[in-house]
Amino acid sequence: MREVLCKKMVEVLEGLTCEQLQALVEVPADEKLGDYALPCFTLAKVQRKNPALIAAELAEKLEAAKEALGLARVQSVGGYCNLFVDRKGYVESGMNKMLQENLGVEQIGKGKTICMDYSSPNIAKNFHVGHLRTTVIGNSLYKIHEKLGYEVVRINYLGDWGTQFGKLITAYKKWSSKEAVEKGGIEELLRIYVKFTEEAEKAPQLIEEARAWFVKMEKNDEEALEIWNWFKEISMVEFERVYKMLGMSFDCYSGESHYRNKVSALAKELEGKGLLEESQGAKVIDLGAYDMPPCLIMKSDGGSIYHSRDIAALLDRKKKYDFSKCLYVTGMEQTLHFKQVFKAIELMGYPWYENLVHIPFGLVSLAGEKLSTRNGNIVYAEDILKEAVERAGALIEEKNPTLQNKVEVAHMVGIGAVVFHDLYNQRIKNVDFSWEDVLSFEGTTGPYVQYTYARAGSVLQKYGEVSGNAVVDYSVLTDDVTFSLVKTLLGYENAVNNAAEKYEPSVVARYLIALAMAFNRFYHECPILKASEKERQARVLLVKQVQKVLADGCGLLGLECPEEM
RNA sequence: GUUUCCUUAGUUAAAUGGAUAUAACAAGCGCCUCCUAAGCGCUAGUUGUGGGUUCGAUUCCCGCAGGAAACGCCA
Repeated sequence: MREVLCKKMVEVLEGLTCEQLQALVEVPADEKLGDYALPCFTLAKVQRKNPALIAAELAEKLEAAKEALGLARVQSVGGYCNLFVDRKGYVESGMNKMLQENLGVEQIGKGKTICMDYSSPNIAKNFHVGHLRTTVIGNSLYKIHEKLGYEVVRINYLGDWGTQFGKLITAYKKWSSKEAVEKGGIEELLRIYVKFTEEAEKAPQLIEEARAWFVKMEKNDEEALEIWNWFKEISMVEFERVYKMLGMSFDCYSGESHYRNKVSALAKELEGKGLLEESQGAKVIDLGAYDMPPCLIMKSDGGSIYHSRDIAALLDRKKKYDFSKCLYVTGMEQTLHFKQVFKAIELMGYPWYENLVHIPFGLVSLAGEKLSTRNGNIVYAEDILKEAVERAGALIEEKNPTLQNKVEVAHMVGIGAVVFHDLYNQRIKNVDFSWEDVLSFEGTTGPYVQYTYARAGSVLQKYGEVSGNAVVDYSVLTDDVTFSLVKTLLGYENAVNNAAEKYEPSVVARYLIALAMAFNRFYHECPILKASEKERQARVLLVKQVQKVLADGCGLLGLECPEEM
């Protein structure tokens, strides 16, 4: 809408290019001021004229051509030239856009492939609140890009390789048994891992033992791999349970272990390119010239390490998918790691290093303390999800006991609350986990949006049949409250684009809250029950579109909307 | 020690360099003979600190303070 307006305005305002106008035109913070505004301060500087004077001149020209521009009124106020659109025309073209395929969202990603690396939990460890963040954020970014037409490959790059498994095998041999692991599952693995860490502080030779086991793994030692594989299976069962609850899946589970054999070839390539150096017995890429510590490629015992496995994985992904971008959704604490990895790709001479993006998010803490299995300062994802579903169920019993599919709805609402809560704020912010916040179902929450959807559905169910091929009279939708809802509705495409550009699902979450709020205001002030036939038709059409966008937007975050709740 | 990130109502957070800084929760008041009160309306309350750039700074730059994190054989 804005673009069209700018194009038309160029014809009226000589001396200004379309690009200039595009950059200049903004939406005022307060909608009472106008639908669009043209601040004249930068023009004032160039033209050396009073901005108020320029605004007045522009207003005069635009006012004279207002019909052609689709404007109702132009007003100059203190250096701003404020534009009020002709509401009927605006609503009509806006609603037509919303009725198009894909809710008017242009498929700007058609023909492009994006690889996304997210969730990627470490096996033999519990799936906790921290993992929930990468999983939920990653899933949402996948949906958002898919909406824009991109082909997205969802990669769960499991943390299933490394010295930690040497530690685990050592600990298993010393302090556990087949029976104990079979019985205790991941809890037992966690117990012995913690014990290892504690014991190793007293007896450092344990670390050597662990490294030796890892070297065996890398040399395909049968016993080592068998134990490792067993541990991996135990972990996967747990992870799948969480993914199922969240309704999420991946296109491939290619973990670190996948690239264990590729590191020697990588080392050779680096050697050939003159990038590899020997340092303290290990092989590294010196990044001193870029103010970074060296990037470790091969440990002194010849073993691979996460840097080298990440680089190998990246080379493989490029070959396999020819991605236009590869995104990594991980904690902020890994920023340096990815800077090093991307720099290595650049130094190897691959121009696509520019298409590698690390998408960091803030750390989760509990009661202000770092999460720690050792100190019991931890919350598991599964427990949160279960608790939320239970809570939602209790609320249904209280508020709508006759609801048909209580179990499904409780699931949607409970999970929705948790997922939405994780996506509502900018991902970079640190989060101190709070049961109270996560389990809130009022205010700016997932259930609020879901409730609004259900409410809209309820209206449609009762008054939704619109007679025949009646022509809708859009002049009915021009009062302040309704018009404000229409404007918000039309912001959907912009929200999706913004979210993708910034890799920020919170943009969509906040958009949905704004839309739900605008709808609820409309719901109270513009009843369909008491409306005339003409009003009813137009309002029903609007409610339908709002409902579609609410559900679509929720889908982009990973929320499902119940028809009734 | 070096580097990175964060700091906005009581709390949690918004704000492509623009107009009177915006919501939610918590607090107080009001609204179910009226399409779902998981809702709506009203009241009160905010940019850590010192400079700089700018017509204009919550936003950009430089100090300072407070919080968090990373800094080679863990991932």
